[in-house]
Amino acid sequence: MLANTKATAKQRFMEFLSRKSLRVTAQRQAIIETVFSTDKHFTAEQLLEWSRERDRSVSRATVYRTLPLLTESGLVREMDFGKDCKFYDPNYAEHPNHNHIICQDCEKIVEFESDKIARLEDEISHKLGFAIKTQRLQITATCEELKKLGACKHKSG
Amino acid sequence: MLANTKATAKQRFMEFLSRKSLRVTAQRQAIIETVFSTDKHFTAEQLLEWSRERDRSVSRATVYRTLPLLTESGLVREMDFGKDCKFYDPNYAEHPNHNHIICQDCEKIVEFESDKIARLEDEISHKLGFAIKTQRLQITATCEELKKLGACKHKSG
DNA sequence: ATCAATGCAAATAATTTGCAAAAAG
DNA sequence: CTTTTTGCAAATTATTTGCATTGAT
Repeated sequence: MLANTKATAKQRFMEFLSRKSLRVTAQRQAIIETVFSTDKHFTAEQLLEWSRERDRSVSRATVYRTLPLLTESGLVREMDFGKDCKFYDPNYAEHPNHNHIICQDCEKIVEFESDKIARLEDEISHKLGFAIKTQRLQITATCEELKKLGACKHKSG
Repeated sequence: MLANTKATAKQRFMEFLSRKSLRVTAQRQAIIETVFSTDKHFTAEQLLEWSRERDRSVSRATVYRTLPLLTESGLVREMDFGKDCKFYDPNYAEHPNHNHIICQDCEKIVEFESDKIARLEDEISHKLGFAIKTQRLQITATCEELKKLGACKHKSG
């Protein structure tokens, strides 16, 4: 079997830190491990809570100071789902070009990738004189259950 | 010449208010006229300032209470450009399906429409069991100037 | 008349920041 | 040793809300 040459998200973030001469503290490690051991979207507050389960010494300030590093690295992306606070998506390390479908009522979120859409985006952007750096497609929809039953069985609350 | 049967954005919003038995106050009129006489994206604070130029009695609270009505009507959409506060886009009355390209450095914003992308979105959503309600595509890019010169001549500041 | 809408000022809530102490390289 | 990072608590900032009053229908 060939050696796995693909760096993990955690390793890639460590390299990012090192490239910027930033230090690997215990608190940062707890945060990083939390972020890259889930594929769920999370808020700053959730990240604080989960990180504290690994290391009680993680403070809210450190979480808020680390989040911009994570987004700057490109491995995590800030998401606006129209809620009161921002969510963060850790799946950009694995799937740098994925899109989101958000169910209006049950708030289920499905991620998908589409080369066809990506190609059209490139083509159109180029025609308009731009070179794409990142892209974000969010679709708000209703799911089958909702359409058929008038209410979505996954509805929370 | 045939009569113009297409309702203006302002008229459509008035109908929205009426449908919900909401009242047409002087302050709301100032806000509505402000919103639908520009195609620029604006913040709540800018909307307050501009509306006050039409009617000094418009208060911040009323602006914040009116914005959700505007977005609920579908004629205006809340936009997250990664800034400290939200922007609002009044062009959804005219172009209900448009997308955005944001230049990373000069912050120029270009709007465009694409039936091809819209069709793909529908198709993919349907396959995944969803029916699209709204869609939002934001592309972050660099513009020609930036690519060629290393800095964008439209750069603000 | 009735009930929605207003301004104001106080409240809320997410995020940021100054600072002295602690820790990484 | 030097410089970054930390936690804490205070500060900031966008947005929301309670309330008495005003105004639209």
